[in-house]
Amino acid sequence: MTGSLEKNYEPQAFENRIYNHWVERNHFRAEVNPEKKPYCIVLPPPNITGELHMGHALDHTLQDVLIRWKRMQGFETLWQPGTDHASIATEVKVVESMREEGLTKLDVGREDFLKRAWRWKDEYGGKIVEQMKKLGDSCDWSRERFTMDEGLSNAVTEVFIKLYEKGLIYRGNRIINWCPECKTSLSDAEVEHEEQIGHFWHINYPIKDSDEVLEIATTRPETMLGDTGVAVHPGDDRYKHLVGKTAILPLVNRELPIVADDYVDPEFGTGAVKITPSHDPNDFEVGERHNLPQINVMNDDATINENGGRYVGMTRYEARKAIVNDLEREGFIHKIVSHSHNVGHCYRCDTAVEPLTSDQWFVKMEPLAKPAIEAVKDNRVKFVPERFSKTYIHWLENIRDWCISRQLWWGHRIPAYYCNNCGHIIVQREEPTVCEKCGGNGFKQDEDVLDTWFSSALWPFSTLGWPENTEELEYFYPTDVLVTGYDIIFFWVVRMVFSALEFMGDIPFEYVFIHGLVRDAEGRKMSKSLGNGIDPLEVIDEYGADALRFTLATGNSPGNDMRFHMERLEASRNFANKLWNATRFVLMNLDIDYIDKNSVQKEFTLADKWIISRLNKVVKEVTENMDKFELGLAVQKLYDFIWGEYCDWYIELVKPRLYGEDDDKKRVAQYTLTYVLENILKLLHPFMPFITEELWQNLPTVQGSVIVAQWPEHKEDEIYTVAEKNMGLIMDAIKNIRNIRAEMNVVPSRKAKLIILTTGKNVAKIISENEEYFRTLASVSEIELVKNKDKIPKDAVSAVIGGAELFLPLEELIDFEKEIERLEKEKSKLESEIKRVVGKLSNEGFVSKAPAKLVDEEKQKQMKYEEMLTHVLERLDSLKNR
RNA sequence: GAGGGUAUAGCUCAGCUGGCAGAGCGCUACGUUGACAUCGUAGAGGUCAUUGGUUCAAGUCCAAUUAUCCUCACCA
Repeated sequence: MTGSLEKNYEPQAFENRIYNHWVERNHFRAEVNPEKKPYCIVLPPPNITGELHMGHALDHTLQDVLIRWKRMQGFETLWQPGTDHASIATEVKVVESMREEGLTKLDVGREDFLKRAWRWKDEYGGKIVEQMKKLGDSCDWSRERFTMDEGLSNAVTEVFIKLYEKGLIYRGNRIINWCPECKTSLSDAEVEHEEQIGHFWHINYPIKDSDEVLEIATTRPETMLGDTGVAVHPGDDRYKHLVGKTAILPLVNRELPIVADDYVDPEFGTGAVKITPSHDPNDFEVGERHNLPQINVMNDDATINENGGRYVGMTRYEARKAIVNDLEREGFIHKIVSHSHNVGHCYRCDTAVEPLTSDQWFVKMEPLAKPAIEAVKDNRVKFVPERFSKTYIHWLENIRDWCISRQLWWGHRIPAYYCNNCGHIIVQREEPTVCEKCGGNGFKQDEDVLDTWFSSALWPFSTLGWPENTEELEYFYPTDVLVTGYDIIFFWVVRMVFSALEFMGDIPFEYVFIHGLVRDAEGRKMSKSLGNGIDPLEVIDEYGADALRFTLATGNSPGNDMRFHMERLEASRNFANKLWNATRFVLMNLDIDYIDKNSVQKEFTLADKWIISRLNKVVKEVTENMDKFELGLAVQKLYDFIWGEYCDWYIELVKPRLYGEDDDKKRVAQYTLTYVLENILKLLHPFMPFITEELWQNLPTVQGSVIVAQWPEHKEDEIYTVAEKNMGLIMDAIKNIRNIRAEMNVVPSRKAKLIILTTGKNVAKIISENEEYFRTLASVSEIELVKNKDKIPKDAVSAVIGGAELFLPLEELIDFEKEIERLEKEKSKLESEIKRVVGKLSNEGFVSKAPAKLVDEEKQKQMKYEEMLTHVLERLDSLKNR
């Protein structure tokens, strides 16, 4: 009837089996169930190009902990899974695979390219999902979605059209970030700024019809090919006389109007700025204010185009070199100084981004940002930790319009059609038949697709069926928590909030639970290029998913980065092994499968009451920690309780009863042992789902699966305050005995005798009633309680606890000097404690203002320490005068 | 330029609403006691970055300083 376990914890032996068990029994499945309260988390959809990395492992562990916990608490829990089409990343992969065949995108054309992309997705896109299962993710796989499936694509089109009709999406020629490698535009969020040391070239621009020159300073001389003006500050006396005049662009000989604009900082550089509206965001604005023409001098691969005269065809860096050379030769360079500045790079391929003007689609952000800011400011959406709300608000308050069109094929194609006849734009679901403006009937759809993040922004409601009014949407929305890293706040969290507010009229989630990055042991970011990544799947193979999850959940506080150490993984695995063996011990000593609580309750021993009471407190504390998203604290408490109290003490304490002849006593021990273990397995299950399930199913006293067991509740009637206190006293005494033995190098002998001199009746009673604990845990065979010092042999080592003095008489001569030394140490320790307590109590302020309970505790301590000191002093005296 | 994080044992980090500094690993000394050597017992090791302030009481709250790491930002 009782199962038997292997001696060692071997997760490989059961993790897959347990996962299948859950899936087969539909334990991850969420239904619309009005009888229950819903709890929903949407999984941040991993890219179909992705492989599970440590960042996912952390992110998913936190979500799975929350989901499993809430499931056990009786909520109808939905962890909504899915994947993201990852427009750029996937397109790059498909282009790469075509390159092996010697083909390019243009060779195969749009339609064939998309076929290939879907094929790629079918082949590789599910990989990460399989990896997630290894980690134990309890997602409802029957509801898995993909950002480009029919329903989600429909949602994207709906959103685009609605925003367009509302005037919140527009097409315009604006300056955007261009990646010359990916050959597409990027949003501001997709550009990463890196500090670079470059040069500041001071170039003399001659003034027309004058001998004067205007010295400008630039970090990017190649863009001068697109200069259409020069600007100075209106209040700058040095240049006032030049405003309105014309400068001549060196090498190109274009005439440039000199304008005055507040944007120019007279203190910086020379106070005169060349204006290149097509290749600099600021210049673009200056250009708009002064009606300067835009001259784009670059191709989509950042080589110089036909507007660049003799520099045509060069890369921007070649052009820079050539231009600087030419300027030097012709005497236009005044000086060159070194200068550090920020250069934007593509977040996908790290190529330096080129700002340039282009026709693109934009989302007008201001009207959308406002309610999103409000939602966080008035606490409808709450960040954990709270400080990230600042980051969020600050970003939204300074946001610029969002460039959403991408010059790619893999993604949601923009539902905009251009009339072949008049160029009129019609935005709608299907291709129009007749132009509403000119009556023409030929149309061409916009070639571009949408930013990947445009579809992920809808994830919390599109996955639940929106724009259809589904019962899932009705029941699970708004979702409860979003779990993600701080690096994704701008890309995703922000956009989900404003999209949800706009289209659902409600927040997408109540809490945003933010975690940090998983770094390597040296604190570096894990990255493919550094090759320092630790593969979670390899870790799972070797140590088990539970050990990995435990490691990630422990010692990690919200919002902070963590370093990944293999040593910690080992410690987690050892903990699993400990639990495994504790359960093995229980099973080995369990010869029945049901014990009626009522039949044993009256027979609880001190140890039973103590562990039950402790369990109860742990239940309360752990649940409170979970409620506050303090998962690391919760799991730490479980670790301490399981290892430090249940295993180290309780299991040792029950052994005599288990091995004894008295069946009634045995039953009580068995009951308590299993009762506490069952609760341990439940409490630990969200963190270590596999091992707890495996052990649970080996326990004959329980049915079903722990994944759906009821989360333990705190019970007031299972708090035994006196038992905790008395057990504490006994534990203290036992630790003291062990301590003096270790320090005096006394190996316990079988017939060791313990003499206890008690001063308080109560203490004597507690000790005599629980003598057996001393036998088992302090290795003494006989205990003698005395009230008179005379009975104490001279050759004994001693320890004092509150209310009693413990003596271990020794058969062989002890080292008196060593014992004196030890007691002296004890004495000074006690003296300093007494000094501290007395100091505190003689402080008028403390006694009058501190809580009475605290003052009382201090008084108790004083009495206890003083009594202990007296004993130590007496003992010292007798040793010295022996 | 703005905002933020971090600073606690040799190492990596916990420490919630102020009330005798904790864990893991490492280290030292013991230990073949019928769950576990992936273990047990005991121990050493901290001016909680610095300086002020609030308080009866500060690792914890406030201010400043130093170091370090992020994020954002148009200074050509």
